Amino acid sequence: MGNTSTGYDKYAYEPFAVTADLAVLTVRSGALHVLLVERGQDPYAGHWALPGGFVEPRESAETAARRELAEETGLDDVTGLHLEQLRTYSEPDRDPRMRVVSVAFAALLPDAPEPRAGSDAARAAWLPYHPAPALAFDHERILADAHDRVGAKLEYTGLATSFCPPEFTLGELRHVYEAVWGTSLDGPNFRRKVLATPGFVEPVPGAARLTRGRGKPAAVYRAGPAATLHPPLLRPAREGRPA
Amino acid sequence: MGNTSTGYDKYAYEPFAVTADLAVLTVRSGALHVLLVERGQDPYAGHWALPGGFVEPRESAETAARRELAEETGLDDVTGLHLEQLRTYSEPDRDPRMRVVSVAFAALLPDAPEPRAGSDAARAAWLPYHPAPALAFDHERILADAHDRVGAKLEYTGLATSFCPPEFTLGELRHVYEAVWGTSLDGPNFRRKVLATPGFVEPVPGAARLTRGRGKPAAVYRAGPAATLHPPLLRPAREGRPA
DNA sequence: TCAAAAGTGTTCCTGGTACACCCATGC
DNA sequence: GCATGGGTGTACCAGGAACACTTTTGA
Repeated sequence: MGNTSTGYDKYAYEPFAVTADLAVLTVRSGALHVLLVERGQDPYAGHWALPGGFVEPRESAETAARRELAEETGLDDVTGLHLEQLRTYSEPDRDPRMRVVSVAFAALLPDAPEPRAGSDAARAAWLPYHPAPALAFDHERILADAHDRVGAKLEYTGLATSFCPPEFTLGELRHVYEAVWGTSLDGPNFRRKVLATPGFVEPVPGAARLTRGRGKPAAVYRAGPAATLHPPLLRPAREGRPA
Repeated sequence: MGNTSTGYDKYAYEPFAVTADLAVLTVRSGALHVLLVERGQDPYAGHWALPGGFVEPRESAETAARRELAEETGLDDVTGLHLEQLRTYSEPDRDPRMRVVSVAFAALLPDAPEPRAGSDAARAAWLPYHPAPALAFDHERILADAHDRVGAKLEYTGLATSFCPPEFTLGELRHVYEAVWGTSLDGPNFRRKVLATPGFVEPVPGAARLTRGRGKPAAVYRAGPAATLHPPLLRPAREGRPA
C-alpha cells in the first residue's frame, strides 16, 4: 500500500505498468496442453508467449485476466471458471521496454475451443506441455510455476473437475490427474479414493458413457460442492520421496 | 508483461503505484505475534497497518520487501531469512488516494527485536495475533491470508525452523506449531515425526538446554537441509475434517 | 474372440493416535 | 517431595498400495 508515502503526487515515481498474464491449461487427448500466442512484434517477435495484457485503470488484475482470457479463447462464458493467482513477477529488467510488473494467473479449461488470434498476436494455438517450446520474457518460469501449483492443488482440492466437462466419468477424471502429474494411477484405488472423499463428485443418476470409445460404459458424475478434499488424493511417491 | 501492447509510451496509461506490504510474524512467549505500525497520517491515521512501502524504480518487489523489513525492525541481517510471496492485491479502490497495487509477503522471525518507528509511522510494535486489532486498508485480509499460508506450509516444509533461533529444542519447535495452528500437539508423537522426516532437523552434539526454565534439559537441534517434508507433518483433524 | 475400460474384492503394510511410563531438572 | 518438560515403548486402527478377478462394451 502507499501507507508510508508522505506525498500524493501520482507522478512522483517512475510509472509502473501492470499486466495480467495467463497460463491457460487444458487436457487434450490425454496430454496437457497450454494456450500460447505467437508474438507479432519485437521484442521476441516470432516467439511463443503466454497470453496477457495491461490491467486497465479501473479493473483489478483478476478482472483483466478474465477479460484477456475471453478475448484470446473466444469463450463467452468465462465468468464461472477457476482463475488461480500464481504470483507476481517484478524483476526490473524482465521487459526490455519499460518497467512492467506482471500478475500471473493459471486458468483451467475443460475442452479446448480453438483459439483465435488476438489484436497483436500473429496466431494463437494449443501446444503440448511436453515438450514446451521456448517462450518470450520469463514466461517459461511462469508456466513452470503454474504447472507446479496446479499439480499441487489437484491433491487437496477439487480443481481437477475444472479440466472436465460438466458431466464426466471417473476415467476421464483420472486422465486429468495422470496428464498433469505425468504418472499413471491405479484405476480401482483411484475410484475408491474419489468416492470416499465427501463432496468431491456426485453421481448423475442413470447416465453412462464410454470414456474413449472403448470398454464398459462408465457411470457419469458431476463436480461436488467440496472445495477441499478430505482425505487428500496424494500423488504417488517419487524418487527420494517415500510414501 | 506488456507483450500485447502496441505502443511503447510509458505514460499512455494511468500510472500505477506498486508497493510491497509485509505480514511479519513471530512467536513470543508461546503466542503468535505480528509486527504492526501505527499510521501517522490520513487515510487511516491512528490505525494499525502492516509495514510496507513503495517499490522503487530499480528494485523488485522482493527487494523492496526486504528493505522495508530491515527499516522497520532494525534488523541488520535480513539477507538470509525467508520471505514468502503471498499474492497481489489490485482492487481499484483499495487505497482512496490513487491506484495502488500491493504485492504482499509473509516474513518469519525467530526472536523478536523491538521494532523502531519508521519515517512516517507513529510507532511500531509486536501485537498478539489473537486478538488482532482492526487494520487499515485491506490489511486484515492480507494478514489472514498470511496466517493461512504459513499454517499450511508448516505441514509440508521446514518453515517452522524460521521461527526458531539457529539452535533450538524440539519443545521449542513444537511450540511454534502450536502457536500458529492454535492447537496442542502430542509431545512424543511430534518428536517421532520430526526425527523420522529426513533432513528436517539435525542434532547438535553434546548441547542441551532447558525449554522454559523447567524440566529435563532437552537435546538441541539445527535446521536441516530439507526444503519439503516427507512424510508431511499434518495438523490434527478439525470439525468436518476427518483424519 | 480379443482388447480395453469399468468396477469389486482382498491382502499387506505403513504411518498416525492415544496412551502408559520413566528420566532429569528447578523449586 | 512435586511440578514440569524430555524421552521411550506400545497397542490399536485407518488408509494407501498392489493385484487378482469379473463385467460390459466395440471391433
